[in-house]
Amino acid sequence: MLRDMRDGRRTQLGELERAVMEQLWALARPATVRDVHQALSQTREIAYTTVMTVLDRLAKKGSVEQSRDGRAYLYRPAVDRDELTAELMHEALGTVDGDDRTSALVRFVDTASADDTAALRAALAELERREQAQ
Amino acid sequence: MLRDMRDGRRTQLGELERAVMEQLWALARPATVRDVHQALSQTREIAYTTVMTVLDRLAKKGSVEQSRDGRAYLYRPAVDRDELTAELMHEALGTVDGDDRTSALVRFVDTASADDTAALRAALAELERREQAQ
DNA sequence: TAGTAACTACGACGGAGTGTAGTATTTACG
DNA sequence: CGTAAATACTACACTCCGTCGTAGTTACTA
Repeated sequence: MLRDMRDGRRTQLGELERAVMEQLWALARPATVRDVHQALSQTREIAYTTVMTVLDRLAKKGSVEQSRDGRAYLYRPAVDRDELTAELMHEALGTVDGDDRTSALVRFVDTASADDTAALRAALAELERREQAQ
Repeated sequence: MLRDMRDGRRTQLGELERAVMEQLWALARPATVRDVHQALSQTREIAYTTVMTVLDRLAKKGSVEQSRDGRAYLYRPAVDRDELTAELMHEALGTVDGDDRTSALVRFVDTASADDTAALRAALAELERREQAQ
């Protein structure tokens, strides 16, 4: 079955994979398996090797980057949280084109919260400003 | 493993499930298994029962609605194409909040095509008009 | 009315993805 | 040089999905 990719990287993640990414984003620095394991252990029981496997798979998928630090690996997200989110949104939108695409965007805006529409307006204004300046 | 739902309906679909939905949307009328099977057979080889199974699963998931017509079932999408797309986008966005959410929207807008940003602007303007009127 | 065609119901199977973790192996440091 | 920590490798179960066969039901026709 075909899968959603971007730059050879999977964008859709499993539940635990997602949780691991959240920890990496939260830690905001290269983290070891132990770091992530300890963080996750605050809220759930999970084996060290499970975390290791997940980090390894995320690395293979290209969602995180590995670097050696002595005997240990350091992991850091290959994408920012907002970046991944934007990609997922584009991915959803990518399945349609033409009029349906416009309708989808209309529906998206219509069903968005006030905060979100405000953020969208601000983002569009900023984009326009940049285009004007250039 | 937990799954993405909305109103008890799965939003993420498999490849074939997606293709079947596309046909239902394209037919734009309640369709039988045969209808969908024939449509799909234009471009690929696929067994009648495979299409039946997929339609059945989509019905169980709530993505399509079934109604009897004599001995046959009639299927029609439970969601419009644009609606599903908007839901998927909100789902992607739903995983973040706070500043990251705003950043995600900014990134989304920044990486959108000119057509898409135009559609977004139009949708926001229309929304504002409606709110003003009310 | 008996046979056939169309349709559904149900079950099955394999592969991919993911959550889960154990065991074996390497490595660095006291 | 042994021990603790880390990794490497393997494994297994479960779900989802694509794929289809077979059996059973219903309805129309020769």
